[in-house]
Amino acid sequence: MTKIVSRFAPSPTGYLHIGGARTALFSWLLARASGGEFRLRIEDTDRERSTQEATDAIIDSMKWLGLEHDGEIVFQSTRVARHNEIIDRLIETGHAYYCQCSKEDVDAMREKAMKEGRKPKYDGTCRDKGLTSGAVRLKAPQDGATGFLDMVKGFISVENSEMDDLILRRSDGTPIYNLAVVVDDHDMGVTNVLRGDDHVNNTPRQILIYKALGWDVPQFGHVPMILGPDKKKLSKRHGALSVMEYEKMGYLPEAVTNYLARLGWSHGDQELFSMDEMVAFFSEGNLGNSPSVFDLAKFEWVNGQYMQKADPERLADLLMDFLAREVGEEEAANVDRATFVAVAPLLQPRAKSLVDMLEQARPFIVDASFLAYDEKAVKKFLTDETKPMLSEIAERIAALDEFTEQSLEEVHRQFLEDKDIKFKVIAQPIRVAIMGKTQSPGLFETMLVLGREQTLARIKRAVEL
RNA sequence: GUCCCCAUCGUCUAGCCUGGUCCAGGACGACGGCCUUUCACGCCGUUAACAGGGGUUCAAAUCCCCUUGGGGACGCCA
Repeated sequence: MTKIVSRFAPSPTGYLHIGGARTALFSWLLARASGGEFRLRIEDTDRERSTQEATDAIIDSMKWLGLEHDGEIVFQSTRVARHNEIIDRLIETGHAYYCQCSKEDVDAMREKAMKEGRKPKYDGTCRDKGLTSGAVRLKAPQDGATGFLDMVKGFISVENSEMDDLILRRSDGTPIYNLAVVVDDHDMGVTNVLRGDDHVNNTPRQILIYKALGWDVPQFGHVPMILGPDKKKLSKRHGALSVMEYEKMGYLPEAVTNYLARLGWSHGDQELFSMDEMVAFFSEGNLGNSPSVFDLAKFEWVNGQYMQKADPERLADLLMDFLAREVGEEEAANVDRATFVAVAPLLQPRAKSLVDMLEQARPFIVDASFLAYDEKAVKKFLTDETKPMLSEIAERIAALDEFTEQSLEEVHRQFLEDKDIKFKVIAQPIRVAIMGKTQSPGLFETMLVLGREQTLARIKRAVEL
């Protein structure tokens, strides 16, 4: 397989959103699958809208997702001289010309064309005027067609007459996106350009520039959009869009990449893929060509799967981070990380996210005196009838030689036998006593993590409620 | 308006290129059940789709055309 050089080229006008992340992922996969290179270019030529924060956010997001890039990051704004050099060459070779039509002139042309039922476009007024200053336009061919074999959509062709003599350089001397992209991709040695669907129309125009320059045209591919549940383009009103928001909500990066990959890509019936598997199985031929709806329910399922598989040590670290974010570093330092390591396995099948896991871990990390009791649960299960039983169980636990899952099981078994009752009768009361609520992991494993002292203290407090 | 793209269960998709093995498979969800000390997990089952219409063919989800529906693009933004 020939080595592919692909790239991701976001403009730093906002955070990296889920759609961009998926495009980046596919592009990354494309390169990695071929043993090639994945480059990152920040298209910051729009000084008004580009910000450093956005640039940082994009880089952080890529890092979090594990989409590491090769080589230095290219900042498009640093390449203006090179872009202009190419534009000058285009003028010298007769592939471009100066234009002094005003905004109003062009608007009028568009309106006229629209009225006549044609595609709005520049009419070529200045084409042969031989002007020596002004904005620069590409002298695009008038007839024939420009086609390309899209990596995901197949052959796409556009009539040249449909295309504008697009602006290459503004009258203020700054180069335009379509020109900059071509020059940068060429200079960076990019062989495959995989980008969002919204660029399909730019592609034939860019090919025209490649041809005017006599450069090899890379392979293009356009990945379909991600839609919201209402089938409209995903936007803020659909909820979280930014990759880092998902991080904040406690989702695992590998779950994000896995879900995103499956949105528009498939490998038979397989649903769960490690990054390595994705790299091994990826082929642009398996990319879907129709837009897909972001389904939070399925995403949560995927995350749940990864939560179950995750290493408790790692989860403990993450839980410490999340806790610190919530209550501050000093406060969080009071919590023993080892507790998280111990609780994680109990919570792994139950937690949909890290935030969820931290929430469920709460009763484990507070002291008995601070345990929150659910009122309804207390009322229902901590009754005059059950309290004496709880006290007795506590006594028996206190008398235990060793505090193990086996001994706990035995002590309860014995208790049930002595009282001739079913476990059901005391299970929920015990649960409420030690956890403060009606749902929790198994009782004995819970007690074990709590430790004898906490278990007894909690039962004592519950009985006195 | 013009151009480009898209169209399989509610959702993500397999199958489509190389027609028959598809009265269409998997997954999420939903529903029902099992397991069970609660909640989850897990397991089992049910529900549910080839947008419509014409062709081509012995045979079409698969090939062709039209219609409809959806999306995107038409900037001296990127």
